[in-house]
Amino acid sequence: MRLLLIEDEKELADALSGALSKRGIVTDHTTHLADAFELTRQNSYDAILLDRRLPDGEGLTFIPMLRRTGTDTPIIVLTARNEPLERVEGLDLGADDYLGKPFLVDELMARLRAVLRRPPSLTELQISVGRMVIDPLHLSVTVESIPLDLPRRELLVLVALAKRKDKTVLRSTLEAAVYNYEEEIQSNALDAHISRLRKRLLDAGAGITIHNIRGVGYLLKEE
Amino acid sequence: MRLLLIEDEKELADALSGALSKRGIVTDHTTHLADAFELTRQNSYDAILLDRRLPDGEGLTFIPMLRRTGTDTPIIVLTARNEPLERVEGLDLGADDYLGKPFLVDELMARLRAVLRRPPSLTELQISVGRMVIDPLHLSVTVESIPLDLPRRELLVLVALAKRKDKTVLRSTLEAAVYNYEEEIQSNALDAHISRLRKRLLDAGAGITIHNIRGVGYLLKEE
DNA sequence: TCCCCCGTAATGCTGCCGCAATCTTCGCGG
DNA sequence: CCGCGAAGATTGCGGCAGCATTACGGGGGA
Repeated sequence: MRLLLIEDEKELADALSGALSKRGIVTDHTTHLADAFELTRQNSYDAILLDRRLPDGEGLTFIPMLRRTGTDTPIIVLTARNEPLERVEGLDLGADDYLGKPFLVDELMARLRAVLRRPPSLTELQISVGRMVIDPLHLSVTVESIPLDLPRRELLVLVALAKRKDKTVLRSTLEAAVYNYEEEIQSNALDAHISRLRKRLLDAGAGITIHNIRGVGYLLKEE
Repeated sequence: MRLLLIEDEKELADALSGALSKRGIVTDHTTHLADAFELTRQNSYDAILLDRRLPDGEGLTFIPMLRRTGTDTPIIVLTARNEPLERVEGLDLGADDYLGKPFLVDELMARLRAVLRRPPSLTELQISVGRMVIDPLHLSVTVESIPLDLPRRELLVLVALAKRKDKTVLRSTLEAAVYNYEEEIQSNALDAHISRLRKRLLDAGAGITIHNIRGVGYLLKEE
């Protein structure tokens, strides 16, 4: 899952990015609305976290701006104050939810799940492949009801493949699912993850194989 | 899919061509508007990537020039600066989208998909033939929901034929779909691809046949 | 401090793909 | 109806790009 965080308090932003990263969420961060707009044009996010007070204006103005482009990416508004009036304001403008600072990361996670669960969401709640069940929102994986814990990056690769099971996933798509654009990789890190993931899946008897399509990408299917 | 890239920075152009090639996109490249115009007369492109600053003039002038000939090929403008004003400028002249440099190739891919998705587009999102379903944008092929992985060049041939199923596709069109004009071929490489593709389709029970029209080209139809 | 994740790079291997040789099919003219 | 030439079909081969695997070491968390 990939989020855009629009927030000018650097400390909060860093802490949040770190916490989300541990939960398997890739976060792009910006402090200005102008950049944010550009980023939404360039990437496809699962959700947007939007602060209200920003250096170049009131965050809420961003919402109609974005909606006008036809994007319906869920937006969760972050605000220091927590009054009902402000909440209505945001929601009227097309925000999907609202979170008062300070907040627990787990509360944010819960709201994220709630927001992503709404149709039309491409995010399925459960994906069944082979003997595995994958929950892309909670990032949990079980083999015949026995939980399997995978390293974070391998997990992200697996989820990205599972979401499009039986279909080719371009190499570049996988890279985007695992890294944000500050983390450059210049080696075969992705290949290595795939290799290690394969091994783990085999050991766990997951009933899944990952195939390579030479020059195109990878594909996950039941064996 | 075939693109025309009009861009004078050689490094960027080469890198981009390479990256697109890995995503199954054939790119023709030129640095001058004059050549570009000629190329659009000779070839049919799915989209055009247009830089603004070019040795022989402002790139935007190309847009009305092209539109006047009745071509509605989508144009994506590449620009170093990223200001709203410039965006409007381009869009008013008939560009379909714009992209600020530097950009990620995946941003470009997303925009391409968006632009090609707009009606009236010849590029269908899903093509059904025989027992196959082909997704030309994600480059995935399934036979009765079972994924079929094809080598890149065979895949490109198949997509080109499927896009015009039941109609003859000129040999030269197929060559253009698989090779850019820097990759010369002097043998019957295309014939070889067709042959191997046929074999694979047969083995997979795709319910498709590829016929030859002697001296003209090939034709794909359900059996 | 220990452990494990994860990026890096070296190594070996797979199979794509261009090429060309050989065989087959097609269409035309006599 | 037959023969001939051109176009296409098929297949083996070799080079090489892309991928798989694994060992190593830095670094961060418990």
